[in-house]
Amino acid sequence: MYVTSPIGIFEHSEIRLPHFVEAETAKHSHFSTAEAGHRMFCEGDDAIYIYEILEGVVRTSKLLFDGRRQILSFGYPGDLVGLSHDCFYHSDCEAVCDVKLRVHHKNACHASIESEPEFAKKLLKFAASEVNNMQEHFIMLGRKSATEKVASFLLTLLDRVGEPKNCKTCFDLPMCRSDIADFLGLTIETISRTLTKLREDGVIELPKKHRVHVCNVPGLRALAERA
Amino acid sequence: MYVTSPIGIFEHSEIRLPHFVEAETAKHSHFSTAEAGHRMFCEGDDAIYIYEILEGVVRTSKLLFDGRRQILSFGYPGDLVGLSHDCFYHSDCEAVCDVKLRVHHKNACHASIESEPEFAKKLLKFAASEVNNMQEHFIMLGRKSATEKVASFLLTLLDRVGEPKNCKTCFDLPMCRSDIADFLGLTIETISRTLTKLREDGVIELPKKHRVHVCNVPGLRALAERA
DNA sequence: ATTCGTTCTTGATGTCGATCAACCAGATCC
DNA sequence: GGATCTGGTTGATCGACATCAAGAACGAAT
Repeated sequence: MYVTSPIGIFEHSEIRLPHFVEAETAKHSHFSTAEAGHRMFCEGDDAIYIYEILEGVVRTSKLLFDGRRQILSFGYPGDLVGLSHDCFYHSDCEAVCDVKLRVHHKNACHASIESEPEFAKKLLKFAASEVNNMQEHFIMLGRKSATEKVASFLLTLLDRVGEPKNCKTCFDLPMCRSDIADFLGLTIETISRTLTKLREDGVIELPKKHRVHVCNVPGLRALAERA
Repeated sequence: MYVTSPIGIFEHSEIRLPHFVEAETAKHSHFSTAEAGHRMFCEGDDAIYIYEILEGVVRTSKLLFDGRRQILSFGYPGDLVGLSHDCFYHSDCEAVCDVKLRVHHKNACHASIESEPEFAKKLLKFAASEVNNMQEHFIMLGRKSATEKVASFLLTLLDRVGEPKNCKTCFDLPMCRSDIADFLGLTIETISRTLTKLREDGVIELPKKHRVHVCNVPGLRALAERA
């Protein structure tokens, strides 16, 4: 679920959810879509569904009383959003672009846990790895400079959805600058300036506002830990 | 496990671990102690044990290549540290003061999960609530000012371990200023200055360096969200 | 009590990123 | 085409917190 993940949890491991949930929850799950900008759930809503992202990207966020926003995660295909320890969602969730979803009933998951201890262990493993990814993001928010934050963010996307083209690695940046800013604890101006700086230094190209070509991966990696 | 938690997970809920683990893991768990400053485990070590804090406080942290540190959590009595999704710890863990622990073998927990679906559900609930607490801390690190951070931190400790005395609420601050700084993404100087400011404003008293008396709880609460 | 070492506090100065403000590029509409 | 709107860029200035530096408070050892 967290873009901060170095690898997609479900994509590259044996715990890809559909496979395990299928048996018990298929009859209780359904497919759905959401248009760009659509709010899937709000903080405080009854947490009845667990959403599995099939296509597109969603963002989860929390608001402060005065409107300040922190984006908690970007959900990419293979990710889960909407897990709750009580019966309420603790964040908002919106579609960043058009998304395709698989919607699982919470109760069906609970049933699976009881009938299949293996499933429980894997869900637990998923949760623990979420915790781990979030811990990485703690360092990001608490101790990294603006350049390091942006470089780290681009690297995470590169590792997760980058496609090699010639000698470059390319990917879309579906979220707007203010989403990135609220994810990294910065302002849109700082995001813009930092991206410009990376472009001027020849580390990346920005053919379109929402498209990134990384020309110098080692350079970007160095900036992520050093600048 | 996270001081960011408004209430102790195990303290106030039905999922206090010893009760549930007892049956299956008692024979595999043992009691232990660690002195102030002792390192319980390092990032990268084999994650064989899950530690339950019985007395005292521990800190988990991650280091950046150049020594910058982020404290991920302070573990108070009732908390668990050392859960891992693979077989390795992903943070360091040290005793902030002398601590008493109960040490559970990872394998015993796994066995319990298989034999007791209820246990699995509760452990999962615990993990999900960890995620939730961490999300709160994201806002803290990404979007709050120094004053808001310190006030929020003190409030969390107050809610968790505060003892009413006369018209004040009192608690120990077992960690040093640099621990607080690395937890909140600030410097020791800023922590010190902010505490001094709170003292000068009559919100708190600092009878000793590691002791806090909160004189004006609503005032502190206001600062946590407003300043 | 004296010394030493560590941690904390306080002050002076610096800097990174925020804020304020103007402009620009696309998209949509007529 | 021009008008308008939204999101992104760029520049000038400001301020919150970091950094650098000196001292104070406290405990431990002698």
